[in-house]
Amino acid sequence: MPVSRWQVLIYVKMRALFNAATRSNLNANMVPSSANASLKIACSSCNLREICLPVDLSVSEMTRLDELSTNKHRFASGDYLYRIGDQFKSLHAIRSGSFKTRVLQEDGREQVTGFLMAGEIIGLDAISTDLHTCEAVAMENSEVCELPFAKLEELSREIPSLQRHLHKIMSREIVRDQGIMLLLGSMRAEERLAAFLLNLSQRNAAHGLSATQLKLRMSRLEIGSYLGLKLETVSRAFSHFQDDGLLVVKARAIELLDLPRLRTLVGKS
Amino acid sequence: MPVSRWQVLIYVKMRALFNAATRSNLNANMVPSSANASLKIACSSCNLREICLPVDLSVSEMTRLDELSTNKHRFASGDYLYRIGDQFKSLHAIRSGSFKTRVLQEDGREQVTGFLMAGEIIGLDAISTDLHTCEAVAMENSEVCELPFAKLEELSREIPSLQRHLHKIMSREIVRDQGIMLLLGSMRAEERLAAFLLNLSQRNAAHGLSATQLKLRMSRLEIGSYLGLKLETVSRAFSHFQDDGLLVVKARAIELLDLPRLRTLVGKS
DNA sequence: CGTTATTTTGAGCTGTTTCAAGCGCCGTGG
DNA sequence: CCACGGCGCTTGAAACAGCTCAAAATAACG
Repeated sequence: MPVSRWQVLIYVKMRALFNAATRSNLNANMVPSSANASLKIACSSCNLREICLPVDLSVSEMTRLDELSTNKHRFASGDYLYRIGDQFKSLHAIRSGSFKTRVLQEDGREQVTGFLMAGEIIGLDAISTDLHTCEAVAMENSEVCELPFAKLEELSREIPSLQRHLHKIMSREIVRDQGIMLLLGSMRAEERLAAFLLNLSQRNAAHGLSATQLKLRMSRLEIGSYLGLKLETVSRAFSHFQDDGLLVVKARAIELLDLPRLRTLVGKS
Repeated sequence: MPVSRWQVLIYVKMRALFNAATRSNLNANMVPSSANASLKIACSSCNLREICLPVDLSVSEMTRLDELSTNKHRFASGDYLYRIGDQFKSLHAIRSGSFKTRVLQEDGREQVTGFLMAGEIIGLDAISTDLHTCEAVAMENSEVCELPFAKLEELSREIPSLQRHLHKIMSREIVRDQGIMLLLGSMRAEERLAAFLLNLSQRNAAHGLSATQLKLRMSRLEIGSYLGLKLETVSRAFSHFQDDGLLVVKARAIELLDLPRLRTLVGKS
């Protein structure tokens, strides 16, 4: 059921207020958050350094990098990190939580283009025109490091390995998108879902979490949008997988029972 | 219109000369048929400058840029520019002709991810891992400028506007891919084809060519792969459009009769 | 604890694919 | 020169995957 933007806004505001008041830490993989405003954790001492900016920097270069990201921001579930048409100034590194990105079309059609989690860089689409071409919404209470792009470019002119890394990040996004194009263009429903789950599993593992116990942050509707399917089809595919003993579905908690068979399903040998 | 009439004329003349020159092997699995006399046209005097690298450079900067692309290569129709797994060394700017890019999966499934034409940059996927993750095949006799990436990075460290432009090119590719994801994920067959044709029309026009007379360089099978459809479906959609008076199909020569109606078809207002 | 959103499941429908046949064009060889 | 075979394209009919509509079950939440 489509909800108007105003409804969303009001909802979001209320949620934000509420969350600010209670500041409960429901989130399993949320980094210990020292209660207040802007956390002053430098890149050099960030526990996501290896995932986010795994650059081999000298001490002095690392010190320079610390200048880059001074501002950190918190977002409650449902908050927009940016909207379509917003002026582009900064990339953002997700410190904790997760976001979805979404593109829209004039006629109201929409498509979720990605689910991003901690350590990943968000906002690369906007470099092209200096305006955001998609929107990013927090899927849970989240925290991001602002990376002013002008400053990032300046730094990467001075630090070749940082420059190279920035290029790799952008290229990786292109490769990722091509993978999704392959999925959307040539796989059937259950293959898509299997590929999606395996991707989540892999990224979970990369963060030191379980490869088989997944806590989905997104609804069936959002999964469907991402995979080019209707939510009922997603639900049916889940049920079918469960009947086949591939996994166990408990609402948004998924336990993968047979990774090898899931892999054969998507054709990954 | 960014390209003047004489530029177009020269372009066309060169195309004619070039095509006459390389009328040899149609064999698909070939190495570049370059061998001889690479054309020594500098970026600064290239008629595609506005499309390919529309950077506002000083004279001295432009001179430096000319160092970048010394090698030009020719490819016959069907030649591979690169294959999956190839070592990455250079990006390529298409000087004339066109290429398709394609990703593969272990089980043999494949997906065309793009059709690229003159002025466009190809190979951005490989920066990520230093290995090509997709393959590029010439769709006609074509010519590319090699852009050694290490050199390009070096130059872009020295010339901020070039750096920014490189970033914009990569970002534009990300935006393009997101558009295709929207298409594949949420449009029906005829909408996809209409979007595809409008995109071709627009790019044709940007090159000073007709917005309504399209000469398709790709087969129905390739269009289908790109759009996530079977070739029969593409063919049927063409026929249906023709019956509706939207266009005229003569094999690979398409004449668009009603651009506005095509646009409403894809929901672009 | 009641209300609302999300998810599951069923039944029928639709758009796309699959399978199959035929057409037109072009290069090859008789 | 024409006949031939190959390839790309079109078209039809039937099958099927995924969609739509509808309703019930379950989970989330104030």
